[in-house]
Amino acid sequence: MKRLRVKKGHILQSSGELNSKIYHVKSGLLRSYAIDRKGKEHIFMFAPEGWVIGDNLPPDKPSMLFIDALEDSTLIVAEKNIEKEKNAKKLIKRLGVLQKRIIQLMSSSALERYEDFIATYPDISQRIPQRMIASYLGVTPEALSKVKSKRMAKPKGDNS
Amino acid sequence: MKRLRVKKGHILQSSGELNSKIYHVKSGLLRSYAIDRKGKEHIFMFAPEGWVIGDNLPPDKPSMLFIDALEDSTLIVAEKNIEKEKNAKKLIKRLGVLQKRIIQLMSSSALERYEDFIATYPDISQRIPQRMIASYLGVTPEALSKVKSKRMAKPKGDNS
DNA sequence: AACATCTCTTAACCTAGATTAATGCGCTGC
DNA sequence: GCAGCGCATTAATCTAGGTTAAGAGATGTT
Repeated sequence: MKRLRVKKGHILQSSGELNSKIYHVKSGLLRSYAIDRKGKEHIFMFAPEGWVIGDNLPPDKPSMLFIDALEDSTLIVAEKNIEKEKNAKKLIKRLGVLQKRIIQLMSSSALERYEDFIATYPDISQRIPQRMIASYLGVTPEALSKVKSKRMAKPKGDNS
Repeated sequence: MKRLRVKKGHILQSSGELNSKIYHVKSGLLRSYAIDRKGKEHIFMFAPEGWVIGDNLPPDKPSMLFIDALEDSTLIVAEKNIEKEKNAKKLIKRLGVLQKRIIQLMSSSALERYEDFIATYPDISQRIPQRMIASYLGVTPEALSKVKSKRMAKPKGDNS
């Protein structure tokens, strides 16, 4: 349960590792992502100040995710076991977020998912490159570009 | 925390409801699903004997999911609060499942997702209509048909 | 039996998004 | 400065999967 400062770009955890921790972000920005067998990156989540990030697996399973810093960040590192038994409330909340994401991936278009992303994380979108938003949404950067220009055409709320 | 018997087709919970419970399946088969604004159904999960099913939201949030019985089933019904504080281990396991599903939706083809489904739930696939597998995979029944005939062409493991 | 109602499959066509490629930035480092 | 690189955008083409439609079995109901 120690404090840790990391520089932008620092990799905190790699896929396949067993000693996976939980990172509480005090300042900065982390992300977790998977790399598929074609080498393509898929961002699983972002964690700005106040968020907690880690793979969501039991402590004995090897991690499926990479975690790295998108900005210089200050973190609290915790063992999984400690956090685990503590507050089920947060776990359930997290389940809800994932659930929503699954349903959205099955039912919404790239445009709809983008709109929702902007609404949910209005500030984060300013802090990361477009291609990472695309990766989070599950589309290519090119497709996101198209979506955005389509959005310009009939602007509902700008967020430029 | 009472026992309950339901007939095939019985709806246990609807989207928007607040009094959502957790259902432990003793025998039979339940499913949870969302309906998008086009009226299309998206199966979120199946729960055969031994599984637990519910929406994955805090007790104060209205449910996003419908839950109904695909077979005559016997259940134990629990309030969320009770189960909640009890075993975080199961919650984390569930998070892992959802996480895998999200990554798969972003990175795998319908064929790959189907293969994985068959491998993960070899028995369930015999008990439900194809269109529900399609709905779970996030594709149309027609697309699943195509995928299956493609699979026949180069059989790796049959599962007919 | 006869009818309606599902389910599955096949086929023709159509779109959202992937792929590939080219261009034009704004960085950083020499 | 300028070379190099990552990033964003646009455009042309391709493809997985969606849509629509039709037919063949099943299953169920009167």
